[in-house]
Amino acid sequence: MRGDERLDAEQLAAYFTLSEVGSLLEQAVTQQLRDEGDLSPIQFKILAGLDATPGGAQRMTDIADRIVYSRSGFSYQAGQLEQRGLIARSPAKDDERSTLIHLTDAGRDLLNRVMPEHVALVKRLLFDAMPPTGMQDLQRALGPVRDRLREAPPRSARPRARQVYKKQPPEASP
Amino acid sequence: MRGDERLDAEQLAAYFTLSEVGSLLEQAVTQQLRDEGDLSPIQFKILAGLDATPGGAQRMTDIADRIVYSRSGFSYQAGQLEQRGLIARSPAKDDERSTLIHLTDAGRDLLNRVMPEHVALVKRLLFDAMPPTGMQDLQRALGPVRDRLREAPPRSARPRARQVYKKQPPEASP
DNA sequence: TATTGTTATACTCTATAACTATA
DNA sequence: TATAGTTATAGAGTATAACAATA
Repeated sequence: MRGDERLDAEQLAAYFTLSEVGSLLEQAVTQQLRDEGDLSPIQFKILAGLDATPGGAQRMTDIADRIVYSRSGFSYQAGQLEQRGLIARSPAKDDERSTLIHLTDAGRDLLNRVMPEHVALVKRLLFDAMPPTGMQDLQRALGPVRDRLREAPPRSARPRARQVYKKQPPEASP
Repeated sequence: MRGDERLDAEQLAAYFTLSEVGSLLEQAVTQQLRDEGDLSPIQFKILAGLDATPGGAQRMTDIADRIVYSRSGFSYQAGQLEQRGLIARSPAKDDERSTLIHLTDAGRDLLNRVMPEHVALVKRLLFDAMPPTGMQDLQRALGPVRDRLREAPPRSARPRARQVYKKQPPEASP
């Protein structure tokens, strides 16, 4: 056990500030997305990510990995969004196992309606209270952290449990 | 509609950095707390908050408000923690409607076991990658934001739906 | 044999509304 | 009448493990 694995008072204060701002911001954003578009933060992320995709379509697995999500969880969310007509699925040509996801017009409309309010909220809560140097301060402090965190990717889909031999019927041992 | 409710490129970048660091950090912390102590982040917050309480005990509602939580949700979590023997409830003397919560020895033990690893993880993921000025940068940028966010408290328990007249039996209208 | 996506299942968490007891 | 806490209920979200289809 190393002896330097503690936080000094200054670090602790910075950590608490970061946590608290993160929580409060997330809470406000969550509620707004729910109110304005009936979207969970994850659904919003999925839609926004698709919108930002040049080609417009992405593989299920790639999205799940990007937003750090289990495959089944993403399947569920994709189902929800598809039911509401916000996204559509199409088979990938080069690999018939894959499914591509893209925004529908309705999905883009919803995003276009929700996004300005989202941005305005972030501006009001985050940037209007921030000193002029805040953006640079944040980038200087957290940019390297982000890069480091990306290096050790907390794989959404952990190496999938490999195909197991055969289903072992859960009966009492003979 | 005002025209200045947008984010410039620098703000957008800072926002994305903040979001991403927040998510990745939260994800790592969540997993560690689960692995090391079988605690959700909220349960950890409750325990840590109780530990930091001078008197050692707090009212249910006050805790729920502090961590931004519905009363029923907090009741559920308190039940979970009580079942595991990590907290205990006792009646408040001055107001017999209130219930006080305090850590048990087992709860303090668990916290003492989990906390060093939590701190070490934060140190490793957040501070070891941060430049020397990072702590001050963070405080300068986010301190005012935190203060502002606290001012407009996103009340956990929204004004409770006031006692409604009488239960309206949900039968078909006559 | 490995990978992509789906599904069944089981579980955790959450909020709403109604309820009891106390103020 | 209002407040503190509980509970029933119902629903959303999540992960695991198994599955079919394809590589």
